[in-house]
Amino acid sequence: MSDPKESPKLDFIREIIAEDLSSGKHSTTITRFPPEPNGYLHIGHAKSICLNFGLALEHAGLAAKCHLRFDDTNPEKEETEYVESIKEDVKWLGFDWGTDLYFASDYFQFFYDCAVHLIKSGKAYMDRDSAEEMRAKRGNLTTAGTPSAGRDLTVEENLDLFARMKAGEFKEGECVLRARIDLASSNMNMRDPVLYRIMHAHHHRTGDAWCIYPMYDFAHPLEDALEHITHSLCTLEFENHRPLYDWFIENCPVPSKPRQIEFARLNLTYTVMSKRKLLQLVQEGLVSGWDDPRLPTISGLRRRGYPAPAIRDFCKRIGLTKFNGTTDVALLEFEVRDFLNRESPRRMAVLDPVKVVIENWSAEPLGSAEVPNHPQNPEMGERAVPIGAEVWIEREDFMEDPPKKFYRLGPGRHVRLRGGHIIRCTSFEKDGEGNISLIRAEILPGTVGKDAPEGVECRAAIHWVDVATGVDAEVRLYDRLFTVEDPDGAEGGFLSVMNPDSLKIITAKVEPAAANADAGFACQFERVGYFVADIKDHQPASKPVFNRSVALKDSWGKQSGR
RNA sequence: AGCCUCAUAGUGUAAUGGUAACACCCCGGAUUUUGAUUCCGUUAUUCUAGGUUCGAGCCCUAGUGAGGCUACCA
Repeated sequence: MSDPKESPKLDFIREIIAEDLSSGKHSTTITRFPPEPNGYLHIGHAKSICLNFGLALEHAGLAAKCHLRFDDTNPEKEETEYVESIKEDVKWLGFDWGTDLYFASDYFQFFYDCAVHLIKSGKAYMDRDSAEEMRAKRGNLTTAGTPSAGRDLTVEENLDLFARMKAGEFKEGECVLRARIDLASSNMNMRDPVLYRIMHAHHHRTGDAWCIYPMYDFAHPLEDALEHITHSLCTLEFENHRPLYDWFIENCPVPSKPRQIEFARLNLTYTVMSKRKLLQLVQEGLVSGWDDPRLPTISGLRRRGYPAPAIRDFCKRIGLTKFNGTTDVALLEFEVRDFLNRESPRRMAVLDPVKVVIENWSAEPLGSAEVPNHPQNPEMGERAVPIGAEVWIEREDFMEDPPKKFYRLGPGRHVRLRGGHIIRCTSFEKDGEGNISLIRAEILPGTVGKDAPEGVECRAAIHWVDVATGVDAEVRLYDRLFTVEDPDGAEGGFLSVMNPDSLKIITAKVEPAAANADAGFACQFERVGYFVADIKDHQPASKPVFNRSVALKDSWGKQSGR
C-alpha cells in the first residue's frame, strides 16, 4: 500500500511538528481549519484542509486531531448557508472533524473577559476617534503614529466606557477598544490595533445578544489557545500578524500557547481564487451559483466531476513551502485524469451523431457486443451492449476525404465498432447543406474479437451507439478554462473563469448501460473524453439526464500546452 | 520610503556544507480493439555580485526581483 506520491521528505511544517514531538514540547498535534462562513470553499481551501486534517491523520496514533472551527466574528458577512456548505465540502473531501466542531461565536464571552483583563492591566483602552482620525494618527510606513486622547484614560474610565459600549450606548463607529502596544512599531499591526468594534448587526448564531464584535487579530489566537491548538497554520499574508498573535497569547489568561506557522496559499493558472470575485460572479448572475461547474469552488469541482481523491492527491503533490508561486492547473488535471483512468468503468457515447446503416447485418447478426468495462482491469468485467443494423457514430469519426494520418472511417475504408465487427464504408449521403447525413457500410463477418483479416487495414476502433436501444442523454460538456476580461475592468487583468458561452449542453447518444448506472458513478467515455456523471439530482424523467459531466480532454490527442 | 517574507528546468517541489533530482507540461519513438493508458527517450535548472570554506543551491554581506503590511475584513 505504498503510495508513490507520498513523499518521504518532510516539508518545513511537518519538520517543526516532528521536532516538537521529539523534544517533548507537545505529546500530540492539534490543528484546525478555521474558515469564515462568508462564502463557499474553493480549491485553495482544499490545500489548507488537506494540510490540517492530513496532519491529524498522520499522527492519529498520538490521538492527534483537527478541529473545524467557524471564524464567525463579523456578522455582516456571515450566513448559515455558508456554514452548511463548508461542512458538506469538508466531508466530501473525505475528512472528519468528529466532535470537534466549534464556532468563534461560542467564545464571545471569553473574548470579552480577555478584553477586560487587558484593560485592567493597562494594556487596552477606549478610543473615540473616528476611523478616519485613527487612520491619520496611525502614521505611515516611515513615520510613527501619534496617540489619541483615549490612550491617557484611566483603567476605571476605560472599564466604564467599555461596559457602556457593550451595553449598546454608542452608535456604530463611535468608539473602539484598542490594545496599547507600540505606535512607533515598524509593523503596522502593532500600532495599537483595534480589539473590538461596534456592530448593531444580527449574528447568524448569537442573534442580537452582542453589539460589539472582536477583530480577527484579537479573537484568533484566543480561539486557538482555548482549543489547545498546537500548531496554527495559516497563509503568508498573516506573517506580519504573528508578533501580534504572540502578544495576545502572552498578555491574556489563556490555557495554552499555540504557535502560528505560515505557508504559501495556492495560486492556480487560469483560475479565479478570490472570494470577492467569486461572490461577484454569483451575485451578478454570471454563473448559476456557487456550485457552477465552471467555478473552482469545491462544490463546483464536484459538479464538474472531479473526484475528491484526485483533489487530495493534488494537494499532496504540490507540496508546502513559503514560496509564493503559481501552480499550473495542468497538475490538477493530471491527478483527475490519472484517478479517472484508474477507477472509471468505460462507457461509449456519441455527442454529434451520424447514422450508419449496415446493409449486410443479416449476414451475422450480433444481438449484443461484449465490451470490457476497463481496458486494463479485467476485474471490472464486461457488459453486453445491444447492437443492431443501425448505429450512431461520431460525426468526426468519418471523413469524406481523409488526410494521411486519419485512421477512421471514409469511403471504402475500414474501422472497428469497438467490441464488435469491423465495418467498411460502402457509400454515404449528404443533406442539402452538404453535411453527411447517412453512412452505408457492411460488416466483415467473423471479425468480432478477431484481428483484421489479411489485406484489410483497420487501425482504429470507434464509439458507437445502437439506434434502436441507445439512449438520448443531455450531456454538459465543459471545455478547458477560457480567459475573459475582468468584469471589474478596474484591475485591467484577467479573470480566468470559463466564458459562459463555452458551457455547452448537448443531447448525446449513450449506450443503455451508461444511462442505467447508479447515482454518483464515474465513467470515462472512450474516445469522447473523460466524463463523470453524478446523477444524484437526477429527476425521474423518461429521459436519463447526465446533468453533471465534464470533458477534460478533447476527443483526440492532447491539448496544446505551454 | 520603512519593516517582514520568499527566490532551484516552462510549472510545482527535492537535495546532513560533498555528483543538482522527482512529478507535471512539451516534443519524439514503441505497444495498443480508446489517436487513451502503458513503456522508452529528448530538451532544460540553483536571480546577480562579493565573502567564509578543501568544497556553497545550502552559511554571511550587498544588490536585484516577487509577495505582504498603513480595515472599526478575515
